Amino acid sequence: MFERVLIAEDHESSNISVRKTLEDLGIEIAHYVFYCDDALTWIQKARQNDEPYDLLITDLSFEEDHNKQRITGGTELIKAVRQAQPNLKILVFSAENKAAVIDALYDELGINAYVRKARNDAQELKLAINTIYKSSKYISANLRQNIKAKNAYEFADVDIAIISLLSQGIPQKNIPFHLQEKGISPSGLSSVEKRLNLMREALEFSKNEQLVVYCKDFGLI
Amino acid sequence: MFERVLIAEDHESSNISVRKTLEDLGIEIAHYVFYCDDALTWIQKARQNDEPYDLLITDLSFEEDHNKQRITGGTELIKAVRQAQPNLKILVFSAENKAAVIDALYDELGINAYVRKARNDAQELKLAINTIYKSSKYISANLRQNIKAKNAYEFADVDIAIISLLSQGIPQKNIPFHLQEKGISPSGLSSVEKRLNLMREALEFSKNEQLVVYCKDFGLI
DNA sequence: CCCCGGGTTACGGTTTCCCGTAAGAAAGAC
DNA sequence: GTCTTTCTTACGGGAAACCGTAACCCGGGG
Repeated sequence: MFERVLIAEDHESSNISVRKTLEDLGIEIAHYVFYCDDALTWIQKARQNDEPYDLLITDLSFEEDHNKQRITGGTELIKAVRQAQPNLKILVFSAENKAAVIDALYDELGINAYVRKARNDAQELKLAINTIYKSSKYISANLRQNIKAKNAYEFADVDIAIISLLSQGIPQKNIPFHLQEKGISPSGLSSVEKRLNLMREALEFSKNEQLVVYCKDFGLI
Repeated sequence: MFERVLIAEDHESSNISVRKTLEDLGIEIAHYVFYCDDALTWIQKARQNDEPYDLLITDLSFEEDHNKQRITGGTELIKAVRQAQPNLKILVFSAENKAAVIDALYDELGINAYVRKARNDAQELKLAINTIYKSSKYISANLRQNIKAKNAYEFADVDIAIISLLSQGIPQKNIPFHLQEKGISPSGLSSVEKRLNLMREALEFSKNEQLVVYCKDFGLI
């Protein structure tokens, strides 16, 4: 079993229960921090002392407070950790439920497990830890169904950009200009209209307002 | 101190840490349930046995699963409990951070305390429990600032209705019809335009898409 | 009774958006 | 090279939304 585990979690209550779960698993050395910067510091220090951690359990969203941080969120922390200690296994424990976000964690950051804070999360946490101790990856059964649900429409970068601009109050007719600034193509007004039309049709919407709330719900903007 | 406490919380991990917190406070009888229906049942049964609970700690959002419930969320649970046992003190422990929602809990449902799942939530939970044991109400210091922030614009019922209809894809010109159906006034097309204009101006927006995401963010729709 | 003021509604002109068609540009096949 | 095919852009008519103005309705006060 894992011998040295680090927990990065700002919610005191979650932090407590994760520690308790690790206790149940018989993991003796479980350090915990409430800030991302501390997490990275501890990992680096542990490596220097030849006692590196072999598992990081981290949340995604960390709340700002008076204690200003260089690393502001779990995603950034994971990127930094991957640099500092590439072999460290990473388990993300978060309430995030947006397929787009979780997919990106697996695909782009190569996390080993994602456990969502939900009904049986403590049990699932144990299962996930056991699983990634032996193999390299754990994918929650609960998640898969949700991932399928997103297949209503595959948003392209330009789609997200357009909707994002709309939600910021940019008039449709000015969007081509902003797209060019960002180097996104296509950028013609007709193309913008066409993409919007396409999205509305695919999702059976009639108004852009619906698109905006939809993307908001799925964390795409 | 409270003697008989019931915890309604579907997240296993949160449930664990709340139990641990109560333990720390020396509360011996702390039952816990994962479903709202169970919570109500236990409360009623305890009353019948002349051993009523004196504190309920509940979450707001309960996730659906195979186990279909009559009561689907914390808000509904609180309403039901207020019927069953009016003198029961209620502490809400949730991640919800929208001023509109939390205000409604205090004002309309008369909860005794709201503790947000956040950085020092376990400590705050202890403080809140101690406070409402002596007096009747605990209001988090962290929350007050947030409540002020909402004063950008006071949304009327008709405003919410209009934005809600927009977000459902109803064309603006058809909104008068839907408003009449719901018995909301004013319902004229000009009034709809005027209210939208007013809201946009107050919030310094230029497009309805912005209004929609704004209301989404604050839980108004 | 009339008058007044707030709120609501009706009506035009202008702008923006929507959508179909067609012209133009880029990438690949032969 | 030319010819497709596909993607992108331009254009124009029609619908919707925007916005200012003016008419309307409806209580309260004189």
